[in-house]
Formats: sequence, structure tokens, C-alpha cells
Amino acid sequence: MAQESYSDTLTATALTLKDIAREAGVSLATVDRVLHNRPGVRPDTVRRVKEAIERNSFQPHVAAAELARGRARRFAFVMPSGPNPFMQQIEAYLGEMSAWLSARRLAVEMVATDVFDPSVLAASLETLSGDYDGVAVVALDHPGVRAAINDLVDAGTKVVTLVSDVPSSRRHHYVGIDNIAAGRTAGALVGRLVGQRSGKVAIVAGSQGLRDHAERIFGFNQVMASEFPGLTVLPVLEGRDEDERSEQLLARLLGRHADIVGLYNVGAGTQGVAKALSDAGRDKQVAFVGHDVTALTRRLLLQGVMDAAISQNPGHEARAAVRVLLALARGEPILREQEKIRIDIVMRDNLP
Amino acid sequence: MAQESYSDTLTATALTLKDIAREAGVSLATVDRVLHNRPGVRPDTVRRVKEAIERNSFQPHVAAAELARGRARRFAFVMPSGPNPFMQQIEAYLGEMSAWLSARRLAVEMVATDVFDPSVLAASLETLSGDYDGVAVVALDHPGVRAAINDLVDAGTKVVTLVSDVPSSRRHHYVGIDNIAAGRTAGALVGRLVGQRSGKVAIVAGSQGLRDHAERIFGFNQVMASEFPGLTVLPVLEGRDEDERSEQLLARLLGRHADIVGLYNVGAGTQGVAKALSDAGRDKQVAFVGHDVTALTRRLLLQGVMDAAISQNPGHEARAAVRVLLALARGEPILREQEKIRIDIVMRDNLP
DNA sequence: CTCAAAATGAGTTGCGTACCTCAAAACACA
DNA sequence: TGTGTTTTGAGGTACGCAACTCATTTTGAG
Repeated sequence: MAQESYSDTLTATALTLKDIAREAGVSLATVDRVLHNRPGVRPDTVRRVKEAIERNSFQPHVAAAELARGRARRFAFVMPSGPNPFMQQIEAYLGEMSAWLSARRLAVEMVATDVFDPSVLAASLETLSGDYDGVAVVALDHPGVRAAINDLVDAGTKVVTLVSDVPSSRRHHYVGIDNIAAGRTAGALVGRLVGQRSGKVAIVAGSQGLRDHAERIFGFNQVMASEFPGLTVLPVLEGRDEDERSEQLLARLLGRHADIVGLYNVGAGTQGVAKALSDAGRDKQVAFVGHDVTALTRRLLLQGVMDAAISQNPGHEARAAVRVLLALARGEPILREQEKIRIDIVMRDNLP
Repeated sequence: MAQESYSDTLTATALTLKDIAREAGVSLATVDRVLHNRPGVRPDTVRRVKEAIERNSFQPHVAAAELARGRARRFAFVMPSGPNPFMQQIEAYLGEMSAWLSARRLAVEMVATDVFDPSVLAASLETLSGDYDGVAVVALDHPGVRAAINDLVDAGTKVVTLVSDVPSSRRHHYVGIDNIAAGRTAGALVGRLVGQRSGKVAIVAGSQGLRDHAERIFGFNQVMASEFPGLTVLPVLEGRDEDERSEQLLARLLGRHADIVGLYNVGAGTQGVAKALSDAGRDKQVAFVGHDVTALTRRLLLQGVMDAAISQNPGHEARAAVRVLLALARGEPILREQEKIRIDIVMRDNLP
């Protein structure tokens, strides 16, 4: 029976600190000093130890390290205080992890605050200093917030931004999507779903002042301009993520333009947008693309009112934030590929 | 400065086995016996201990448990021996995890074998028995294979099927996508991308004997029949996942039918399919949907030859398989939501 | 060369669990 | 009642590392 199978192992043999000490010709105490950046070691010795670690690609045994350090780790999630379904989902997914968390002696705390007021958010962040090993924050890009983040980082706290980034800060990691690419994806979808037809395309956003919305619109327009010359993009409607306002604005627009063939809803207010479209009896003719999979968008997709939703998986974001904070705290490498949040295109048949 | 923030902790306090022993009014040794299903404990005592564990929602400290058990865990990945790009990607992603693996003292070994020959595959699986704590296998659904899997499970090895499932076996978990849903998604995409036009749709598959291909075709036809009555699906071309054969078959079909507006490539052989389409000068008129993001499909998407790829993230599959095996081996709960493989729709603008 | 400062070695303790041994207690049955 | 069996307790050791103390050696400045 020809088996013809090769086998190939993917891991190094398990060395311990003792082996490294012997390799480097020093004592365990010195290796420990080097490993934890403790003072009192000659630069030359540091080098020798680090070389020995490199040479053997030594990895400290996570379990042993975790057990030895004793105290549990504390992470804080700083989230918007309003009733935001997306944020509630993130919180729910963190709840589902509770067994996973406690088996690792991790404590995750939710801190709700007004993330849209820079000074309040900054103050919230300041109060966390020292108490936590890591902080995940849905941040506004503002100088005060940036400073607060940098202070946390300087105090040794690991910081990841969640959903909305503050690239100018020294945060360790960003867990969220590339919003320009998300907008481009939406544009490509609307354009393709419209098909041969030419006509106008409407955009409903919360506000162009929000970084993520602005970026999405930018990406959307980019694709429209370069690839779908037959489509004209109408000025952005600012619905402030509210259902009523979005509905009114869109209803008026639909009334004025009989040749609207595409619609991009950048933020929330989806209920209102869908209502305006249905009430006008145009939900079947207009290619409608929005964001996020919620109970509402799920229903709209199934009904055929909405054609596609651009989604960032909230469960993935919650877990990625925790994993990244943990890896940072432990000094482990981050699996970039794993922690990257993808832009999901969700249509009726691949609804999760 | 109104802070208005509440805080809410998500983890229980950390109890140890000693606490459980005191709670249950027994010794540490007895708790240990119960926890590991060792014999010699009265049913009544077992109940008391388990109640104490439940009552306090006790979670064994993963790190301590891992450290105490000493020996490392070994997992085997049984994969097709041919030069399959998808499988190579899985292998590559496992390689990227090597630091993560060795920090946890996990050894992952690749076993290449002819997974398309049931007896060879079954024999391969049999040889693994006893040597591994867990096995991930790209399996063929066949009685012999099923039996081999069940034997492994009976021997205490944790088994997950990868990419292709054997639902009739007693494998602990399946890491992969729902192929019927994938086919439905492809159908919806082709239908939507074709737009108003009516005409014919071609399908190129490896073989209808492969379970995943058959399921995809089934889902595809389902959607076509119910939702796109204007489109006629032509008989499936069986390209055996080979470029040349696929090209020839498709070229002939294109020659015979001038009104082909959609194309679904179910498996590999993508190179040939694309060539036939381009050579006929019809790549812009035909809505072309295929599977998997590889160097080739990436290029075709960017060129506009291919319109969308249905993808199952190989990196995610590799990591999910490892995590699931690890959780099973440790007796930890599996984060279903995390390990579920989603059906990704990849178009030019959300290429990962 | 002397002496203090810096660098290093040697050792201890404890983290929470797994796994083991041996003795003692509780029990079942005749 | 005694005997044999089952159940339970008590305790130890080990896992690899963090974090610490204290003694000893090396170094460099004067």
C-alpha cells in the first residue's frame, strides 16, 4: 500500500531559560535581567544573551510565564455611551468570551463615555492610567485625545484603537477596517449592481465631519468617478445617523430625481433610508448598499430592499482587540493576518 | 467635567482547586479525581464536587494546567500531496504561526497523502493513531475514511475535518464553509452582475463526484432557477481542475453559444477558463465568478476578467483548526462564532 | 594597588495544576 | 464480628518562569 507521505514539523524543540543561560555562558539571573530589561548588565553581556536567544529562536513558555507573574491582567474597553447597536454587539461578543477570559485570568471592563466630546473622552482616558494593563478605545481623532492616548502609552499601558483610528497618536495597534477601501468597495458594488443603466446615485451619511464617514465617501466617489462615468453622484445628504431626518432628506431627493438608480448609505439611519425608498416604490429599481449586519439590515437584505451590506465583523473586532492587547502585554508577536479586520461583502445568500 | 461613565467587569473572581475542595468538603485529591474522570469516587461525591464547580463557575487556570502536564501536544495536518495552491497557503499560514505554536509548546506536523484515494487516506489516518493529540484532515466522504476517523476518535485523538467535511463520521468539528451557501452566493452574484440581460450561463467544475463541487453546483442552480428565470444554465463542464481541459471545453462551448452572459468556475483550472474567455474576446461581456483568492485570481480580478471570487480564508482555516484542536484537547469550550469560516465575496476593491 | 561601584552568580520562593504514592477511613458482605 | 474492597485524605514532586535577596566577582577610577 503505497503511502507516499512525507511529514514535516513546524516547531522548534522546547528549550528553557536554563539552556539559554548555559548557551550564553551566564547564570539564570542574568538571562532574567536581560529578558526583562532590568538594569545592571553590561552591554556586551546583553548582546551575548540576546544572541543565544536568537540563535535558538527561544520562546518563553507562555504558560509558565503567565503562572509565575501572579497578578491578573486588566483591560478596559472605552466605548460610546449611546445605544449604538454595533457597539452593543461588540459588548455582547466580549460577554461570550467570559469563560475564555477567566481561564486566562483576564479581567475586561467596559467603560462607557461620550466619545464624541474630545475633552470628556480625554478625561476618561486619563482616569484609567495606571489601573490597566491595556485599553481599547473607540476614539475621535482630536489633539486632546491624541495626547491622552500618548500619556497612557508612556505610562506603560498598551493601547489599541477600535473601529475608529487615531493614526497620529502612538497607539500600539488599530483594530478596524480601512474605510477608504470600504467606500471603494461600496462604489464598485453599486456600480456593478446598477448594470448598463445610467442615472444618478445618492449618498446618505451621518456627517462628513466624522472621519470614517468622510473616508468612505471619498473612496466611493473615487471609484464612481474613475469607473462609472455613466453615473452621476448627487451631493451627500447628512442624516446625522437619525432615521427621521434621513428619511425626509432622501424622500425629497427621490421626488426631485426620477432617475436615481443607486444609493449608498454610509452610516446608520438605515431604517429611515429604507422607508423613504420603499414608500417611493423604488426599492426594486435602486441598487442600495449600506453598512453593517444588524437585525434591520438582515431583514432588508432578505426582503431584497437592500442589495448588499459592507460589514466589519464586530465579534472579530472584539476578539482581535483582546488578543492584541494580550499579545502586547505578554511581549508576544502579533499575528497580523489574523488580527486584520476584513471588509466583508454581505448579500442575502452569505448572511452570517 | 461630567464624566458619566459606568464600568462593568466581565470576569469572575479567580478561585483555585483548593477553594473548590473546601467548598465541596473533600480533599484536593478527590477534586482532581473528579476533574479527570479518574475512578474510585462515589457517585454522590462526584455530584457534590461538580456542584461546587458549577456554583462557583470555576475555570481551571489554563497556564497552570498546561505547565503541570509537562509533555507537549502534537497535532497532525493531513493534506493533499499534489501542488494545490490553496493547500500550500494553509501550510504557509501554519508556518507563520511557528512562534505562537512554540510559545505554547505545540508541535504541528504536515502529513501529505493522496486524499482522493479512500484506501490510501484511511491507511494514512490509521498510522497516526496514538501518536497525536489531534488530527486535522482534508477528507473524502467515503466509508473507509469515515471508519478511520471514528477509530481515531475512539482512541482519544481529537479530529477536525478541514475544507471538506465527513458529516457522517464522529469528527469533533468541521472547519470550512457551507458549500451549498457558497454556490448560492455565486449564483446570486452572477445573476446580479449579468443585470437586465438574458442569456445562458456556463458552469465549469472539477468533477461532480467531489462533494464540495457538487454542493456548490446544487446551490448555484437553486438560485438560478428560483430567481433568474431569464438565465438558462448550460450542462456542467467537467474540467477535472486541469487548465488545458477546462480551456478546451469552455472554448468549444463559447463557440456554440453566442449568448453566454455568465460563467461560474466551481473549482480550479482557473487559468484555462480565463484563457478561453479572453481568447474569445468575451471577458468583458461575461459575468465571471470563481473561487479562492490566489496570485492568479487576484490578477484576473484586477484586470477585470474575473468579476468576483468566493473565498474561504485559508489563514483563518489554518488557525481555526489549530485553535479548535487545542481547545478540544484542553477541554475548553470552543468559540463557535470565532471558528466559523465565513463565505467571503472578494471583488477588486476589497482584495485582501 | 586600593576601594567602591558595577556586574554577575547562586539560590529561594511561589504561581495552580497534574500525577503519583501510601495510609487511613468508610463501606459491603458474610 | 471480621474480612476484603472501595473510597478518601494527606502529602509530595514537578513543570518553567518571575521576582527577589544576598554573596561574590569583576571592573574601573583614583
